[in-house]
Amino acid sequence: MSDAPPDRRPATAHDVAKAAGVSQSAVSRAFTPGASVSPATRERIVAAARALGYRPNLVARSLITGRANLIGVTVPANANPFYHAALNALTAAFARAGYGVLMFTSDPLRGSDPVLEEVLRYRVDALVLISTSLSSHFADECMNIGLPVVMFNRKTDSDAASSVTGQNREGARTIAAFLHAGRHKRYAYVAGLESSSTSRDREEGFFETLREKGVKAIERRVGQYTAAGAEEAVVSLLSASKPPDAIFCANDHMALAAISVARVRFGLNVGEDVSIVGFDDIDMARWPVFDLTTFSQPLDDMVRRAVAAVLDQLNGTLDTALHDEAPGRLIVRGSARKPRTGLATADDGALTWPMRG
Amino acid sequence: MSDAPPDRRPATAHDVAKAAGVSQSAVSRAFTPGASVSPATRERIVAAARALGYRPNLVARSLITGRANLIGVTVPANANPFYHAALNALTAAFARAGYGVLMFTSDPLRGSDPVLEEVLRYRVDALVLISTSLSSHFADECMNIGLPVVMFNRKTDSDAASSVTGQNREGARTIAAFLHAGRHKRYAYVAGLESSSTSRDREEGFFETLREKGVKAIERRVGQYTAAGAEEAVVSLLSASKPPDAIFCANDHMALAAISVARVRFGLNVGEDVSIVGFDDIDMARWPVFDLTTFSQPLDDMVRRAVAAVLDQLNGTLDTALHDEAPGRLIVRGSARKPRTGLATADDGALTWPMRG
DNA sequence: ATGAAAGCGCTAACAG
DNA sequence: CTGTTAGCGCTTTCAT
Repeated sequence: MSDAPPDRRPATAHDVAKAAGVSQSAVSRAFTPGASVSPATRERIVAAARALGYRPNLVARSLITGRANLIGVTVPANANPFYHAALNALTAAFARAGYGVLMFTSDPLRGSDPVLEEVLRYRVDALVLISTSLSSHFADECMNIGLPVVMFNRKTDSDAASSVTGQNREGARTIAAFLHAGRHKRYAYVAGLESSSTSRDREEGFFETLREKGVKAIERRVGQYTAAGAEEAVVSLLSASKPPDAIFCANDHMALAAISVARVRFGLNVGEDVSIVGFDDIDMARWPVFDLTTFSQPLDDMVRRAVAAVLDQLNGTLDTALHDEAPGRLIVRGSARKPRTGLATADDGALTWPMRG
Repeated sequence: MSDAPPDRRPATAHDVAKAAGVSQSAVSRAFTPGASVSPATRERIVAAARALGYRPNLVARSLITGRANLIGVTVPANANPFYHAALNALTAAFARAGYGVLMFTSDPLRGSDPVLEEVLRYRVDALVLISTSLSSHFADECMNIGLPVVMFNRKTDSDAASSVTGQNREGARTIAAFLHAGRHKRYAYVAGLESSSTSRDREEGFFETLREKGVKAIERRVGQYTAAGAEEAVVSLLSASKPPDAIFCANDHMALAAISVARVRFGLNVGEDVSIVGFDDIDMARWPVFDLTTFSQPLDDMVRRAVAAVLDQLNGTLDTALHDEAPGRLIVRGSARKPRTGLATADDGALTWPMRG
């Protein structure tokens, strides 16, 4: 009376073997790239497989090979276009390399260990942590079980995990020099998370260079890498009796929120009354309403390096942890007052400010 | 001379059993929530497990149970904060329900079948497609193998897949009525993708209501759901000799890009010279620079419904596909001229415009 | 080039 | 409550 049973078990290699009149191992070979099967049998097998809707079961394969063909990727739960662009690009790149991405969200405040503990149960082949910190305890454990770990846009001191970052310190130094050359008087830094090596490195580079230039007092707020946090920080900064005229936000996402608040809530002309600079060069940075001056982190390049690091470790090509820094550059737009000299147009038409040029 | 071998195989239940002096199945029980083990033995087993760094192998479990504890989720490759917020929320919600999320990116232009074919190889328990279309062929195939499919923010005609969307048609009708009550003269719609049921439903609702109000000519452009596409569409629209004074963009992401261009490239005062309305109510919509009037899609509610739909289908509680519409409301902000009457403040303080109020 | 057989690490009846 | 026994669907020797 009813249609075909909707819950019939998927076809197995055994079913296909029977249908094609071959052994089950022949079926396995037919679906294994470099295996030795005669074209004739392979064809018969493929035909039978198609007829039965057969799809090799990756779970069974994983059990034998010990590799699930899965990369665990964690990404902070809060919204940040840079993280998501990275996640998308990593997922696409790993798919091309034949790996699936098992995604998890990490709570920036609770630490990533509990999440990672979950991820390991899936027998992932490697771990990529996007802007997520790693306890040295956990890093060591991963090293012990031979699990490659690559931190993306973050670092650890431990040599148990590799990392791919932008030029945090150098970029921040460039930004400081750029703002100083732009004749700014009062500086402020809006940090991300205190626990973030990236935020700390950018802070150090920024402060270092400004100090070298003779700037003594630099304001500082913590924006937690969130829009709300950045808004609050900027309100606090700009409400002061002597507000800063140059604000460096630890990333673009916060910088965009900062521009929004400075312009609308304080009626300031961003780029003249106050300069705001970010870090990342996300897509929205170039939107006309923002036109953000920022130090770029080349996403595709960083993803390429991260995927290569994972694959090399998987192949055993890379035995020691590497700390890779993808080169960026200062993209000069309208959100910060420009220096009178030193600006240059790059090959791709972008206006930059080469630090030593 | 060297440290512990870094590539020793992970401990198995068998190893733990030997160490604890019990059978291997006892170990299995000790790690299965409702199984019958005496507290004493369980304790011994857990101790041995900890000592050996044992972690139950989910792959082996999956092979037996036939359920990988994995939900396949695809998300469009292009940047859109709404998709990513959805992905994050879905991932967190499924993690709470004990499922991992296997993420894939779908190329909006190439169709999702090849990607889904990949996903199925992992023996996922269900599929969630975020803003991705589904061929009816594939939907049928999933139905045949008993795989629950839930489309998020999209629909199919086929009853083979469930869907969770916002009130696309009603929302768009409300927007049309709102703009008409705001005494606008010339209307335009910026569509997303032609292949998107969501964009089509919004378009239909918008056009329908405007026609009912006696509006004849309505401009139309296609923004492909991308910022660049929306910018181009708006430039084209506003460059006309008689440009529209009311633009409805199929989603917030395009609406924000539209505001950016209208304000900076055309020097228009958005909300006075030209009204721009979106759909979604993403976080950035409330940013002071945008202050976007938009029809909300309640993300948490939609995610709750989607997860429930998946879980119910997995339990067999839900046998027929459901098409769930999460109720939204028009959030009135400053990017569109307001009608003189009909505005109301909701319980949570948001300014809304109840269509029939 | 092909088949037979032995597991991968675990769960799920079954006995006891 | 606990141990024994079969497999889950596939890859991988090892023969042939």
